[in-house]
Amino acid sequence: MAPIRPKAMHKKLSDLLKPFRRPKVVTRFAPSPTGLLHSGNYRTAVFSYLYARQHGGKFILRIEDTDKARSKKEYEDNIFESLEWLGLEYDEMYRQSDRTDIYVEYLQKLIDDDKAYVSKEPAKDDPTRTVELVRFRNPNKKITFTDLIRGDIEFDTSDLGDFVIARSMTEPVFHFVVVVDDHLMGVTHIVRGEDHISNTPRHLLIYEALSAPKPTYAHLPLVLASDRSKLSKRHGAKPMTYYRDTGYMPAALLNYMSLLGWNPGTEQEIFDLKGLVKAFDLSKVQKGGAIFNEDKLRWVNKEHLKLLPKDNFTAVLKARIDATERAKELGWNVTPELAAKLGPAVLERINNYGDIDIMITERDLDYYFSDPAYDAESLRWKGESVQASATHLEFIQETIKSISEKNWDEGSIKAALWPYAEEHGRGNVLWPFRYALAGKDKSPNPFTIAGIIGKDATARRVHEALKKCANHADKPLT
RNA sequence: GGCCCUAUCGUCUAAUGGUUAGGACAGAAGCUUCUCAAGCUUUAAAUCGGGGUUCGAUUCCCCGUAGGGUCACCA
Repeated sequence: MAPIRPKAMHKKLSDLLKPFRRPKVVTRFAPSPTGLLHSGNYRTAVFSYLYARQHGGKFILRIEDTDKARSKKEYEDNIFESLEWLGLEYDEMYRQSDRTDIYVEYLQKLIDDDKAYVSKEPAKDDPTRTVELVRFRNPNKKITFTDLIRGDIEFDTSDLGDFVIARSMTEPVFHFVVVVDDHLMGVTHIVRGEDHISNTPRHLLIYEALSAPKPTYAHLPLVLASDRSKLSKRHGAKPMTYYRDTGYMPAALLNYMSLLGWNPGTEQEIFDLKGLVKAFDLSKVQKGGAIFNEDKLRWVNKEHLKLLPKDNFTAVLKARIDATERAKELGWNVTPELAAKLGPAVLERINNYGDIDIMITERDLDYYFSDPAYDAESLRWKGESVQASATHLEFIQETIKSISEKNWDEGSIKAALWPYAEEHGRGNVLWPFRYALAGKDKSPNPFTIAGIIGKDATARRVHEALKKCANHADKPLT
């Protein structure tokens, strides 16, 4: 027999002790996979997660699929996907449909103790059939609990009657399994939506019947639709993955959701995950419901976009453009160099990545890839003639020749042309220049575009504009 | 309807007995390179109503009102 070495023994001992050194805080997110979950659902996950992490605790994901008829695999997958995208990592995952044996055991225990009983009743959907429901023997008493957000709440449970805790011995309902699971999983803090407040007395009664220690509750205010009703699909609530697919950053969603019903007490509004874990405070959570405001989300996303390393944005920009139909059709070649130059001009015009697609459909990127088509009349600045524009374009044509390929950038183009524009009127000079390059009423300024498309393209487009002017007979000014 | 929760600008919110009721988003105006965007500056905008308590109430208490949640063999 090999001698037991002290070190190995020590290790063994710590393993044995592990179950007794439970983290002080254990929270969970317990969605049911009966539909695509929206920001209201995920905000409870965020708060739960934040609270666990800031206390060095454990965060559990539990899929509540006791309703076999409505639960679907695709919805479950969507929960995993959304949580992964948001970056909310869970320490343990359970699925209630895997735990039927446990529930049967506890159900039986309650029946043996006469805390629950089997009740033969006509089936609700089909009165000719008899079912054996399990009902909880309600002690009919007043019950009080302290909510971390709302303070003391009192209920008279006699209003509840002997409520059903299982449809049959193998089909427990939510009220029962949620308590058994939270108890068994060592959940210390139940962070959930306000819509569960009225369920809490039932749950507390079951805890008592099980002689299990009660958890601490924190009932979050609801996230509301714009008409102040509970957020729901009917009211335009979008699944989390919609925001991913629209091109929002997960950090921005996380940031915005955490600001719904909570604030740090300072004027800081932009946080990364780490900062949120540090600053979050459950006791500072608001009591009233909050409307989800996509405008503000867009702003938060923009702030996160601005914090992104430049190369990072450039890479996304290139990938995003490459993926569009228009880029493929027209054979746009987005080189890394071009993407880098394009980056700043695009960044200040978008709030999320999806806006890049919108720019493309609105033809706001075309002029970076090909010469524009437009009418000579468009080159005319307010109250001026096309011929006047031509005069300025001729000066521009000559001037840009003097800028070397090597020095070709926004700054030097502007430096070369600015004094002339000041002298002859900015609009007179800049409008035709910009129109020659972009062929659109709205675009970035001509120096920026010229810097991006390069000297050759700039010279060619100015030359084209001049040709249009030459073929154009000015109508008499009225 | 019973029970429960909530109530500050349009929206998210700060100030919990004494403030010109603050910030942010959205809005308006102005400035900044013509247009757009971005940025900067300025501006408009709120304590649901009525009673108390108090020298003094956004803040504490009561009553209304409004909104929301929940009353399942859904979760």
